[in-house]
Amino acid sequence: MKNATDLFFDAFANKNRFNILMQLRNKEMCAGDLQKTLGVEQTNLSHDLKCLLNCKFISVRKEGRKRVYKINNETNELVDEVAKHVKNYETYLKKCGILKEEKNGRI
Amino acid sequence: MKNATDLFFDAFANKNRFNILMQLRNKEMCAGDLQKTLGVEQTNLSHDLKCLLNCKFISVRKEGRKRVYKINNETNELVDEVAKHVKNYETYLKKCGILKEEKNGRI
DNA sequence: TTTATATATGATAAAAATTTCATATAACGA
DNA sequence: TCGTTATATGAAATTTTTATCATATATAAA
Repeated sequence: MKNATDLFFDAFANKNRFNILMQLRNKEMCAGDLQKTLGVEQTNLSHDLKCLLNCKFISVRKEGRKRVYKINNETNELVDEVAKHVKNYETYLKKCGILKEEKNGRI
Repeated sequence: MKNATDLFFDAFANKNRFNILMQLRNKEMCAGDLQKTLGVEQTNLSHDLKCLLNCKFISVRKEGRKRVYKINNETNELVDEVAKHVKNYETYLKKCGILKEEKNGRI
């Protein structure tokens, strides 16, 4: 059985899911808007939103036939910390050479 | 070409590499001791240490025929933040259901 | 200067993650 | 209640990541 750290990174460090968390920083959005902004498949987005909901990184409320998603404060802060670290180490990350070169990419 | 966030998570969210960073929190260790403590293959450990070095998450100094590794302060702090978040969300992560069930696991 | 220990490298094999596909459900408006 | 929009589900296919293997280098001790 996986431990909590494994599960955490599976949820949080996933390209599409982290992109969602980045979008939701400091603002709420419905699934349709996330889809347009991120340019992802509807079905993938839905899978990913469910995962983030299950982990309680985000919450949701209904508004007509739309679902409006919101990131929680602690997760918002952690996303900020990570973004800061990425910025500080960007130069070295790009020169690493061991990390793979191709992938669809986060925003 | 991958962006910095992709590269960051490739380096940081990797099971073996994060285990190394956890071990190096607040203490220096040589490769051999990391190997014993983590119970990993020598060759995998070496690949992972090189990656962490390239990204400047850790540094190294020679001591006889050993290499002694040290985590940097910023990365140490980020590891702490993540560990805290994992602890806070552990219950939900384990009930997620979407995240995969089997893997070798972080420590 | 040979042997043993400590660590590194690169290619391929194995395992795991992500995407796609086919389809389902839920809410609203005509 | 029928069609349309918005979102969800599960399984299979594809892609990516991680582990293994064979071997190399570097330092020190005998």
